[in-house]
Amino acid sequence: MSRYEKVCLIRADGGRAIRRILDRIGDKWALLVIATLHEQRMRFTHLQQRVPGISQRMLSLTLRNLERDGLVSRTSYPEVPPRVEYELTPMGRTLIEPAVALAEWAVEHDPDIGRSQRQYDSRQT
Amino acid sequence: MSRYEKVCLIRADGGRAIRRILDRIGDKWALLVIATLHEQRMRFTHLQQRVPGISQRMLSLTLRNLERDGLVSRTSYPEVPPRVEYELTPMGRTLIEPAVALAEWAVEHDPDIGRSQRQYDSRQT
DNA sequence: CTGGATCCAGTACGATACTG
DNA sequence: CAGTATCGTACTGGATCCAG
Repeated sequence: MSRYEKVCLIRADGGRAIRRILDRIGDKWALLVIATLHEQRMRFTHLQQRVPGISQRMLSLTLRNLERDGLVSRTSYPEVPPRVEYELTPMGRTLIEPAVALAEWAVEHDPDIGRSQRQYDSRQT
Repeated sequence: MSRYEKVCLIRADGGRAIRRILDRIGDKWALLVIATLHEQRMRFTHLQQRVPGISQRMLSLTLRNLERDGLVSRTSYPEVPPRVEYELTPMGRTLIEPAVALAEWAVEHDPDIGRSQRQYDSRQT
């Protein structure tokens, strides 16, 4: 596949496929949860501790969405007290690779973006 | 850099770097505009025609944000009627690669996600 | 032609409180 | 422990109208 054809993937179907995945990992917590879950399967509370700043509500919502998309699987054990563990599905794992590619770009260019923003803002004054 | 270290890039700085770029390309139109602009520099109206469904307002906002981030450059020609052209900056071009990686993943797994969602939803009934 | 200004609906997110 | 329910806020994106 040529580079040009690859770029067309972004625009494929009016960008609907890429939109769907961006709507998921674009939200505030999903990618962070995925990256955290990549280390190991984890219980709800442990996960909340490992993702600093996330509220119960948002962790709950995020996990439910990820489960619905088939990126995370949920296993609840019939015990008292209740124990529920979350882990990435095989498909969830494959998402790590492109996500890391984006993260590398982000970390590498973050200073440039910051500089550009400050320049832009100072010109507006 | 090991795979584990790479995954940590996502969580680096509490995920701030990846968040900044996701806040940008995660919005509804930015990535579509970038992909469209990858083909060639383009005027405002032409761009609007090439990105189906985008409103004037959103194109304008999107372009200004991208310009502020240093991903797109704006050149206005002192003519009547006014002519303004947009093109990707060198940094903007480098974003194409990880974006395409994500788009490939999205297109490849879109059917699986759709299936998973339908399954999940039918179980809730 | 290239946008800026305004109004409005939907929703993402946070804080807090409550429950099996 | 692992969530759900409720409320309030702030922001996003769309439609429309206006201006240099």
